[in-house]
Amino acid sequence: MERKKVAEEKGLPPLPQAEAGKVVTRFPPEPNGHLHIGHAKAAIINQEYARMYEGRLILRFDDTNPAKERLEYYEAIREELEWLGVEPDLVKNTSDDIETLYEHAERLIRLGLAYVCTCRVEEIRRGRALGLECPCRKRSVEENLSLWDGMLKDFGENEAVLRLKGDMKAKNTVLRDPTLFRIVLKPHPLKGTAYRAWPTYDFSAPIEDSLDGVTHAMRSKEYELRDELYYTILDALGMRKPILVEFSRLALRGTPLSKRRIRPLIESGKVSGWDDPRLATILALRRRGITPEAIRRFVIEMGVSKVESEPTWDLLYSMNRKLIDPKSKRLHFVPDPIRMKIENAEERVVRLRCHPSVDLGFRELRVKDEVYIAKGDAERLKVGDRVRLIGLYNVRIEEVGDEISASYAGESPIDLPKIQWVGEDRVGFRVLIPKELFRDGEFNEDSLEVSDGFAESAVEGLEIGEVFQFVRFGFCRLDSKGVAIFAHK
RNA sequence: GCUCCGGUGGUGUAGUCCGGUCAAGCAUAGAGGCCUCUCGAGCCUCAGACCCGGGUUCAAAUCCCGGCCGGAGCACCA
Repeated sequence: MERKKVAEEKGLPPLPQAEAGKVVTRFPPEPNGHLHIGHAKAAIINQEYARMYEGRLILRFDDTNPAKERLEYYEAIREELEWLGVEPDLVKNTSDDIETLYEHAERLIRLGLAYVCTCRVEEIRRGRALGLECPCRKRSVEENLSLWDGMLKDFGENEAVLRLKGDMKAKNTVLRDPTLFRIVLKPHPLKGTAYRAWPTYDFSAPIEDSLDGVTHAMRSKEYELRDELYYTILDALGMRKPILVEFSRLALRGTPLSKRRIRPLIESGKVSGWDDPRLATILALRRRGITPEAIRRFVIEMGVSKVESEPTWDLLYSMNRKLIDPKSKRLHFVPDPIRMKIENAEERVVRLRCHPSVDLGFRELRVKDEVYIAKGDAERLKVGDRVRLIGLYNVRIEEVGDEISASYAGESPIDLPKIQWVGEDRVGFRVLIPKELFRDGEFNEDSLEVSDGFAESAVEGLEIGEVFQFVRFGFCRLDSKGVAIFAHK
C-alpha cells in the first residue's frame, strides 16, 4: 500500500470561539527582569494566534508593583521581543490606566462588592485560611468610600487594603475576599510617587484584558485557580469577558528559568549575569547562536498543552542546527593543540571551501612541515596509523608522545579517518562550552567548560555575533575577538 | 492538609471534546546502512508508548468509577 507523505506545517490547534479578524491576544510581562524561553513561549503563542486569525497582539507591561519594577526592563523586554520577531500591534502599560482602575474600584465599592479592610496582614491571612469574615466586611458604602479616599491620599503601607467581597467560605481560597488594591509607597519607575494605591494582578488583569478588547487571554497553568476570580470581577462590573486559555509552563531539564532562581545565581557569582550562556534567557540563547526561528519552532512544538513536561535542550539544538547548518562557515579549531612534524612534506597552500555544499566562499591555508592537531585526536593515534588531514594530504604516524612525528603518505582521502588541523596561519582561540547548570538538583560546578586551542586565522574575518561551525567540534557564535561560545554539536 | 490540573515510546508532541479509519502519526535522542575530504547536514532502515485496576460497549488511548504518580494554588507577587 502506498502512503502519501505529507509534510504538514506544524501549527497550533484552533482557538475556541475565534473569528478571523477579531482575535485579540496579549502578552503581559512584568518589567522586573529579562525574558527567558518560558516568556518566549507565551509571547510567541499569543503572536501566532493573533497572526493565525488575522488579529492583533498587545504587549502590556503589567507594572503594578512599584517595589519590583525597574525602568531598564521595559526597554530590555521590548528589545528581546523584537529579536524574537514578536511585533506587537500595541504597546501599553497597566500603570497608565491606574485612574481607570480606580474608577472601577470605586464602582465596586458603590455596588457594595468591595470594602476597605484595616485588619493586620496576619489577621487577613488567618481569616482567609480559616474562612472567617472580618469586621471590616460590614462597613457601609459611605465608610468604605471615605476610607478608599484615604487609601488614595494619605494612608501608609499596611494600613489598609481594598478587598473584594467574595466568599470567605469558598473552596477555592482565591475567592476568599482577595486583595484588590494595596498601598505601595516606593516610587514607580514611570509614575513616581503620584500614586500610592496599586492594584493587584487579580484586579488589573481582568479589567485591562476586558478594556483592551482581548478576546483570548492565555496564561500559564499556575493561574488556573484564579479563573473564577477573574470572571467574578468582570461579572460584578458587568464587563465583557475574554476567553481564558491555560497552558503548562515551560521547563528545561537542568535549567532554572524563574527570576527567583536565577537572581541568586547571579548574585553569588555562580553565573556571570542574565546573559550567561548556561541560562535559558533570551539574552543567553542569543549569545550562543540559538536563532529566534529555532525558539519559535521549539515552543510551538510544545504547544498549548497542559501536560507538565521537561523537554531537554536536544530538541531545540536540533531545530537550530537545521536552520544554521546551511549558513555557517566551516573552519578548523584544534583544542589542546599537539604539534605534528611531518617528514617529506612539501610546503603548500590549500584552498578549502567554507561549506561543503553551499557557496560560502573559501579560505587558503599555508602549511610547511608541521601542523597542530587536537589532543583528543592525537591520543588515539598509534605508530603506523594513517590519517587524513582534512583538505590537505594523508600522513603516516611515525612516533607518538608530547609531539607527533609523521610522514607524508599520499593524496587520496578515501577510507581514512579525517581530522582537522591548523598550519602556519593560526591564532590562539577560546571556546566556552555551556553544560547543564544543575544535575540531579545539584549545581554543576563544571557547567562552563573552557576550551583553549588554535583556530585557523580565518576566524579573524568573522563578525562578532556570527555563527559558524568548527569542523568536527560543533557550532559556535563569535562572542568577542578570540572567543566563541559553543552552541551545540 | 485542602482545592484544582495533568499522566501516549528515553524525551517532546498528534490523536482524547464527537468511541471504530489508531494492531497509535510526527519530531528528537538511540541502533544500523548510504552519502559526504566534519563526529555537521541529507537519504534509507530498525527498535521503542496509550500510568494501574475495574466498568459501559459489538468496539475504549478516547466514556464512567476507583487507585497510583506528577504539578500548581492556598500572598497587601505577577
